[in-house]
Amino acid sequence: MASRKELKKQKEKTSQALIDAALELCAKEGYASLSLRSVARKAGIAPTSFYRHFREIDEMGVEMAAQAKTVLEDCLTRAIEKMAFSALKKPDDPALLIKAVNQNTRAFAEAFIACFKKNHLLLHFFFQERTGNAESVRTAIDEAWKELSGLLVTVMEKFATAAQTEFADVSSIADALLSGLSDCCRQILVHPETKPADVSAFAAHRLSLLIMGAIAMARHSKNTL
Amino acid sequence: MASRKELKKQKEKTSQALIDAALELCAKEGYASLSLRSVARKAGIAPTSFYRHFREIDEMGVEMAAQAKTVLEDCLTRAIEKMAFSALKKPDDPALLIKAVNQNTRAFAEAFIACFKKNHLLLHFFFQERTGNAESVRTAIDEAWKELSGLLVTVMEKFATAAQTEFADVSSIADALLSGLSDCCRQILVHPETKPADVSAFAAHRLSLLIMGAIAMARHSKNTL
DNA sequence: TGTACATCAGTGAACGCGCGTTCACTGATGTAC
DNA sequence: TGTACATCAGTGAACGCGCGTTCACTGATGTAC
Repeated sequence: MASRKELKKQKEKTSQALIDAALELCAKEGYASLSLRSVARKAGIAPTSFYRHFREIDEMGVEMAAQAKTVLEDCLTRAIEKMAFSALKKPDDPALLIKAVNQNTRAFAEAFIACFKKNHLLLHFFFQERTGNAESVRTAIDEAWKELSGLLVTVMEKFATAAQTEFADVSSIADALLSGLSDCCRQILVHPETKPADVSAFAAHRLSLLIMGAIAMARHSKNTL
Repeated sequence: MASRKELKKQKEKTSQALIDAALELCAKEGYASLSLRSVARKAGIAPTSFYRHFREIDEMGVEMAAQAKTVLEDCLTRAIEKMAFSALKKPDDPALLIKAVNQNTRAFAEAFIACFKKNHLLLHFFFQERTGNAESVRTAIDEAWKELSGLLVTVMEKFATAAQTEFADVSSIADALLSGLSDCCRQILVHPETKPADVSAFAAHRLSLLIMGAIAMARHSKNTL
């Protein structure tokens, strides 16, 4: 019945079952409290079978980080697509600029949170273990973080150009934006009863603060250094 | 020789030795990986003696959070004292305003980081376990966080008044500032080789971004709602 | 076509280990009378 | 002053438990000849 290819697919399925089980346990007990046996138990396989898929827990953790990175790239890309830079191009009236920035961050935040909600366990793991104590996992997350931050760097550069200015330290702005999003994700997990609209508003506000600050600093930086 | 009071002091000393041992282990392995036995071992007492001081590990964790809160209050208070609002009072020239804000955040960040460095294990534990999985500890930290955030709320209100404006959502600004400081602390622990001056600059920049953003949003908010 | 062999996901028994917790004990101190 | 008792930080033996890891095995599949 089952061909070699079907066998390989079946193995892939079990690996994913292990990861899904691990994510659920992570949300309750935390990654550091995972045990090979508890993950295998939750996935419905014998403890020893775990070794057919990963050499150790952290190898699975690294794979989880890779999956989270893919999802986050997707979330960020979708969110970025919702932004409209055209409204930024008349920066004479500060109130209009703020309005345009708010519209952008609001659209971005809504799209991001919507995408995030579909994979919240995975992304919570990602943001949580960025400061965790499993070195190989943390390293994988840090590298992914840099790439995701790079995505935001590109956007912010376009953003600055549209607003007819230039950001001095765009990568630290991107990091601050990502941190802001990370804070929101924590909010969702700790207070799952918060309405999606409120979370989006919270995220949009944080992003607006940072971006407006960056614009203000950039426009007058020549005189302040 | 030892009177009752001296005996009580000796007990206090042992309790603190347990906490200090726990903090060192936290930095290496994380709070979730602490065991009663490993903490007692590191503190140089028998495992069973742990129960003379705390009913369980998390009771010690809550005490650690309380100590961290005290230290953080001290760090924030000292940092706040270094700020000078007077330079904010001539907001006509945006470049001068930015300069004044930067001077304030720089002074604040330097004082905060200097204080932080003396207790970095304790504060790292605090910021790390704010998103941890030990419920009682997380609750204690959350309550402390709110009070610390309240400290910053007061400051930001004064700040706004000095800059002749008013912040709409000052508590979320305070939260963002605290999060920024939390990010810096992480930076220090993950990259201990970073020069203190660079860490201060990093922190000051993050704070400036948020505050400048808040000022920009506040000044023109009437037209944008 | 048939036979022997290789591959490989999954299994169950068994191991030694560190863990949290209990218990009865020690030995120094202060208190009652 | 002396004697009996209470308090209390710290101890060591002992327990049962879940853990990571090893090992030889199963049974389904594909391959060689």
